Amino acid sequence: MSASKLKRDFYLRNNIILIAQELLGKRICSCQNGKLTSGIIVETEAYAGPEDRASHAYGGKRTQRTEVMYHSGGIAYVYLCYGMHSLFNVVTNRDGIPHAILVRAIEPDRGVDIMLRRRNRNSVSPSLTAGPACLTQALGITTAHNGINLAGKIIWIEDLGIKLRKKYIIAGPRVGVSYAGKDAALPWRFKIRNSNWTSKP
DNA sequence: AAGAGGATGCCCT
DNA sequence: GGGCATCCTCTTC
Repeated sequence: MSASKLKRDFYLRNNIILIAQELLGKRICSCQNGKLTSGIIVETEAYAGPEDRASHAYGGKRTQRTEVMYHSGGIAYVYLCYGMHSLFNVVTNRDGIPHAILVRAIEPDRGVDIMLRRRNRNSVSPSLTAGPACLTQALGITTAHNGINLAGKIIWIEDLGIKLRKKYIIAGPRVGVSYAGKDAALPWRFKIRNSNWTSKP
């Protein structure tokens, strides 16, 4: 099978919903201190910039934290949640339009032993990488990676040459965004149907 | 300068 | 299935 690193053009498109779906089945790779870990993306959520009340950038809110979302697509937005969890997002679109896609779950691929150690586990189960904070810990991603270029050699995403058909994608409401009013009901959470590696709720 | 709350996961029954 | 850990970010005084 042929794996090719996604190029900048992939992220620069002005269609966050499409990109969030296309990320399913892609492989996210992380190389930290020479240790390679990777997983197949099985769950994502779209956060569509200024119009989306669930987005950190709702209403064009621009702070030190959200600054990265306003850069051109193809970089990572990693922020801290509940004071202890690093959550990994892919920034999309062009300069000035703050779109970001949260990666919520992956299926472990390479470097499983390293992931087990990072997660303090001794056996492989969905809890190893199901959940946005779980997968970042497994991949060794922290807020230190905020703003990093996804075309580089530390964190990147690969196309495995597999086209996932629409019928294998489940769309539903996003997790933990009840404060977002009517935007809370938007079906912008995407999962691969029948995957055992998605997060629960 | 201070306080409230958050795109959660763990560890226990 | 439920309580708790734990600290940064933003808003407001």
